[in-house]
Amino acid sequence: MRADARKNRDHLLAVAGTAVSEQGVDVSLRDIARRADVGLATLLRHFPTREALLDALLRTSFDEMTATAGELEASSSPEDALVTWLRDCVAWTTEYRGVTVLMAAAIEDTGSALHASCVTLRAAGARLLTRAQAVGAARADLDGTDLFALVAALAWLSDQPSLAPRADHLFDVVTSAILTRPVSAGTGGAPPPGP
Amino acid sequence: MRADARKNRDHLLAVAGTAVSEQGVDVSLRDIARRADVGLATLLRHFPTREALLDALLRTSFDEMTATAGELEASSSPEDALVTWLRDCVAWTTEYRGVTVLMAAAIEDTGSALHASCVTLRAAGARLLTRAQAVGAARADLDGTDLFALVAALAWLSDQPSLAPRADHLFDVVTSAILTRPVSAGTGGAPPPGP
DNA sequence: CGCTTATGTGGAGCACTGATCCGAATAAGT
DNA sequence: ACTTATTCGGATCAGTGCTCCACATAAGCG
Repeated sequence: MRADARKNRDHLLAVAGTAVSEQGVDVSLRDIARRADVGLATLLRHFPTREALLDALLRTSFDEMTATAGELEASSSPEDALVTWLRDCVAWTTEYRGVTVLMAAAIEDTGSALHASCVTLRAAGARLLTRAQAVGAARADLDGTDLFALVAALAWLSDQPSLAPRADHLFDVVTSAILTRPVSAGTGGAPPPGP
Repeated sequence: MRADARKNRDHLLAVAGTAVSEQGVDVSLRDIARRADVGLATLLRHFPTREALLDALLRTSFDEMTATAGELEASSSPEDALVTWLRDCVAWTTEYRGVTVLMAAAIEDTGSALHASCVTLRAAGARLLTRAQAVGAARADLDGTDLFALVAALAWLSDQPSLAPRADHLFDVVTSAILTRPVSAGTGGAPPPGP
């Protein structure tokens, strides 16, 4: 790749990052190009579609979430690992408004640029879920898709300005449905008092 | 209102109804006008914005949901009334793809045409919730907004083609989090076997 | 260093969107 | 039958994502 092309690509990606976190994934591509002092056609050459741009933008974060799942699997109890990871996933999506809809669409559209990342993410969650189910900490009638759907739904909730204020609370509510034992809210250290 | 205007209005509403249930709330207004053999300007006179059109289209359904809540309050146990109504709400939204996003936006936008209907709907749900809480059948730490948010999230799930297959199951999962006692799935008649 | 060529660029244009204007058509009232 | 107030809809505008192609330019070579 030519040096000027590389520079433009990197610059566009940086500008797109701030634009998306400011205005959400539906931000005008023309605006991004304008803010990067570049023609619209140039943006669309490097990223032929909005999805391709978002893929380049989100891939790193996707990989981080997957990696985090692996670390939690090694370092925490099955229950804590699952809950912590779910919370991280929901928190992450709030950085890019509207990304949940894209993810939900991409996970079954094998042609989508985001498809592979979504599938990997779902698999990472499924592993944490299975581990929790093995020790009886999570409902047995859930699978990876269910978990993916619940995270997406909670993330969507956080995306809606009118519902976001209750999102944290509703996260706890939904989590209590996933887990088979009552979860200690917050830092999760204190053992429950005896009966 | 002049007779021809009334006729056009009714016809447009009917065409819009089928168009929206076929293609979702983002259907092109031009398409609706075309299918109604009417100029785009005519559609936009009767319904100056897409929201106004959807308001006219959905108001009846909104009122029905509110009325249903009242009937259930009189005829069923607090627990059954709540669950049945929630199920009805989610089922209803599937008829109009994308309506949940509009509702979530309208409930805090007092200027929106749909605002009043959304608030009424939330209040109806809140009454059913309070009644269930009074007999200890529902979690005490939920309010009307929480219920509205959970219904919206479940409806949103049903809207996503990739997640819809699990929507019914996830409805049960979320419901189990709202209720304090295990709910008997399905028709809800059989008592649980003794330990 | 100068030239050639392969590559990258971006303005002009396409089809589409929701929305607005205003001259023409038409129903209602006398 | 005529007047008038209302309604209609084609033309138009600014916006969108996207494509084409003449032009500028960086890279490679004599």
